[in-house]
Formats: sequence, structure tokens, C-alpha cells
Amino acid sequence: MEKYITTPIYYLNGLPHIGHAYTSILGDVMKKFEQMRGNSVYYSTGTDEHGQKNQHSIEASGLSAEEFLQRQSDNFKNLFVELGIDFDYFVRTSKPEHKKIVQEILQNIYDRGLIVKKSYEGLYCEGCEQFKKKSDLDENGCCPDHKVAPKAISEENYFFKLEPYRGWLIDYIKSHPDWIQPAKYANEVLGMLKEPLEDLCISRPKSRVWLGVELPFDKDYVTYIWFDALVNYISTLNYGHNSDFEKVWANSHHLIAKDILKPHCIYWPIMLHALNVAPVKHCFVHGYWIGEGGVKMSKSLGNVVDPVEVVNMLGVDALRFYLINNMTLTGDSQISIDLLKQGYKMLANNVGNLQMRVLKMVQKSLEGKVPSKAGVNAEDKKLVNDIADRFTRIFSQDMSLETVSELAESIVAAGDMTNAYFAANTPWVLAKDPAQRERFEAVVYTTLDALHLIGKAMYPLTPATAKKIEQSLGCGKDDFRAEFKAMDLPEGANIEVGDPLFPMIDEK
RNA sequence: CGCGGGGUGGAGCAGCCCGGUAGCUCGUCAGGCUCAUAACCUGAAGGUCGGAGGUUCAAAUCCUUCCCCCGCAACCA
Repeated sequence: MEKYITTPIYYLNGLPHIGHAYTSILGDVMKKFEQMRGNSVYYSTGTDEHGQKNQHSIEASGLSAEEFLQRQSDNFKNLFVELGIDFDYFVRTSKPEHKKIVQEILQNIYDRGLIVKKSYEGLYCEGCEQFKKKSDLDENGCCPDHKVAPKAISEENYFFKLEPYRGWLIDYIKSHPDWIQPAKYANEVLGMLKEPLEDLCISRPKSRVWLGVELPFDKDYVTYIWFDALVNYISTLNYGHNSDFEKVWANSHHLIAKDILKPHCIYWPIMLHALNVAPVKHCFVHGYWIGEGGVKMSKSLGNVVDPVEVVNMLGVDALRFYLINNMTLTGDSQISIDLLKQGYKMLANNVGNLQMRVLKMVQKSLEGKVPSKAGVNAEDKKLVNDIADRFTRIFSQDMSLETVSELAESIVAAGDMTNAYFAANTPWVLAKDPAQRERFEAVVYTTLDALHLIGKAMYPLTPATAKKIEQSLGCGKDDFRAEFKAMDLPEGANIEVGDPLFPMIDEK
């Protein structure tokens, strides 16, 4: 089965931060997870290159729009490559292919009379170049940023009517309980749908915003950023020009953070419904990364976690593992350099040390070859069977936030079990007694086999480490399939000790 | 009464839906081991599960109420 995974496309007015890194890593973990289960996956991520905020950043940069957008977009793309993210398509909304499809969709909806032009009156702050709601203003009725009272102005704009679809959307949510996950976010959307939906303004006059997709039916306007950005999910599939579109879209998965719930779970399904296209199959919603102690990350507090800095200090895999292992499903999750180091240490002492202690033993006492499994007993089999069963069960489920987080937990648990097994069977004692040779080999074999299973299961989370483990065990092929067979490691293969998977970090 | 989420040993989390010995990772302490990355194994200390009331033989879990924190609140990624 082919599955389609998307991340949001990221705004270019700043540098990529830990939240962007997380969502895109999550998509990659899910992709690899599904690939191991034998499903093919098409994964898109990318950048959103229109809108007022980008426009302001361009103007402030002194660069041409093209130069600025290219440079900023590359920041994201390069980071994702560095994070080991295997995306199939990198969206840039400035590409003509995308713009063309946005215009086709606008024209389609316009032709069917679903878009109306009317005058909009609002309070406009010239400093922000934005309309303000009363609730945005301070107690004096002024813009909190500019300390100036906004002007009441009126402007002609195009609007897309949402209200006629509200009842349909409520029914859809109720009849598709696994559409928005976790369920609490579906409840939140239902909460938003209790009140009538206002018309969505889908245009911006070019006098205010020039960076956008021109309305096909009025060249004095560009389209509202969300109308443009959301379409990326189907323009990537070449919607309207691709006979396989329906098939792929039927297995589509959006990953989003909770801040963009409304556009994705209200505007977007309604837009699609107007086009007679079903909503995305699953929308996975996650919380934010906040600083240790539950405080927001901010430069002034000095608690900002920069993904590049973490990668330089702890490596890509430690970051990936931490993010997946520590994102809670219920709310926001905490991250700091200290917490990351803690997570790193756990990996180093658990899987990292396990690999090193057994490999060095093979090197010293077993001529560097995987020993014979002839002497394995029921207890040995129980260990690897338990581990194999555990992983098999996890990989039998479809990908979801719960599944990947369970996977991370199960790896730590399997490492603990194997370390305890190793200590209980004292192979270093057996090694000294020639009469115990067969038993010694069986214990080492069992440990290596457990490590082999753990390495495979780690692939979605920590692909580079998984490959190193495979290679160290003499199974050099990059064959990561979700088949966890106990006592399946080839005997006699050459072991490569190599460097520690997670070396000690210099504490200074 | 706008909506939603949260408050569990020093730190980060699970458990709550479907009441019944409060669990995991890190940290601390003691012992063990010596194959290994000062790691690994075993054990211990440390929590009146935000407060108060209620239901119950029994409440972290269900109900009521209060306090605190965090989002969202509809042209604000």
C-alpha cells in the first residue's frame, strides 16, 4: 500500500527551530516505520514562501525576494538533510507548478459561486499592517506593540463561505473518530464549531501584500496565505492532473502542531469538500516543545534549544530518539540541553554499552566471530522471544504518535532486559572454564541475537545507529524489515567492534 | 460562568476512560560484579498523587467545589 505523509510547510521569516525539526523527524520516523512494514511511503515537507510576514522579512533583508527565499528555504532543507530526513518532495510554494494549481482551485470555486466579494470593515494598525480585533488591543484601545489606536477602515475583499459546511464537518468528525488524533484535539475542533463560522477572507489587496498567488479572477489581489499553503498537500500530488490522485490521497496523513489546528481541521476540510475531495485520512496533532520547568523557550531566558547545536553536541540519533521518546500525547513537552544529555546517557548506557560489552567479549574470547547457538536453553529463548514478540506487536500496528512512542519505550525495555540477562549469566566467568564452552557461546549468541533485534527495531528512530549495529554483527545488508525472528543471527559471521555508538560526552 | 489541556517523590513523565499493593527514566545512597563507555546488576531512601468536601468496604482514578499554570478565542502559522 502506498501511504502519503506530509508536514506543514514552514514559514521563512526565521530560522528552523526545534519544533520544525521535531515535526519533520516525526514524519521520517513514521515513513521508516511503515517502510519496515512493507508499505511504500511518499513523504513531503517544505517551505511556505508567501504572505505578509515573509514579505516583511524580504524587505528588511535588502535581498531580492528570490534570493531571500532561496537562502531561507535552504536553511530548512539543509537541516532536514542533516537530520537524516528522507523526504521525497520538498515543497516550495513559490514554484510555478504549485501556483498554477492554487489558481485552478480558486477559479473552480469562484466559478461555482462559492466566493463572494464584499466590503470588510475593521480596525487596522498601520504599524503592524494588520487588522486587529478588539480583544487584541490593550486597555486604552491601542495596539500593544505600537501603542497607537488602530484606524477604522474599510476594504473590499473576497470571501469563502464556511458556514454552510459546518453541519457536515461536525458530522464528519463524529463519524470518523480516528480522523483527528489524539481525540482531545477533535474535541477542541468540535468546540470551535459550536458557533457559526464567519466567512473566510481569502484575498489580500496587492497594495498591502504583493508576495502571494494572484487571484485568477482579479489581478489586484493575491490569495490569503492559508488558502495557498494548504493546497500544497494536493498540489504536491499534482491534483487535477494526476489519475492516481484519489488513490494516494485516500491514505494521506498530515502531521501538525496544535497551533495550526483550525486551518487544518476547519478551513482545509471545507475547502476540499467544496472541491468534492474527502479530508485527509488522518491528522496527527502534537503539542509544543517548551523549556525545562514548563517555561516557554525564549532568547532572554537563554533556554532555547537549537537543533544544530544539539546535533553538534550529541549527534542526530540522540536528538531523534529524545524527541520521539519524550513528546507526551497529553500536552506540551519539555526539552533542555540537560534533559537531552540525560536521554543521551540513557542510550549510551543501555544499548551503547550493551553492544560494546558483548562485542569486546566476542573479540577477545571468540576470535571475533558470532558463536554457535547449539547450547541455548529455555531461558535464553525466553529472552529473545519476549523481545521479538514485543517488537512484532508494535510493528503490527499502524503508525501513530502512540506507536512510535511505544517503540522508543520498548527499545529501552529490551536493552534493560538484555543487560540484566547478561549480568545474570556471567559469561565472563563461563569464558574461563573450558568445560562451560558451549554454555558460554550460547549466552553470547543470545545476547548478540537480542542486540540484533534491538538494532532492527531502532531503525525508524535512529537509522544511523541501527545500521552500525547491523554492520557490527556481520549482517551488513541494510535490510530493515519488520520481521523479528528469534535466534536468527547467522553463526560464524565476523564481528566488527568499531567505535562506541554513543561515546561519552566531555562534560565541561 | 467563553473553550480546551495540565498540576503525581529533587528533575522529566506513565497510571485516571474500565476505582483495589503509586510505576518508569535521570539524580541520591548502600552493596555486588569486573565483560563493558566511571558502565552493568541488586537493594534502599524520598510522594498525605494542587487544596477542600462527597460517593464507596476501598479514590491518583468517580462526583462537587476552590486555587495555580499553559494554550486557543475565528484576517495574528
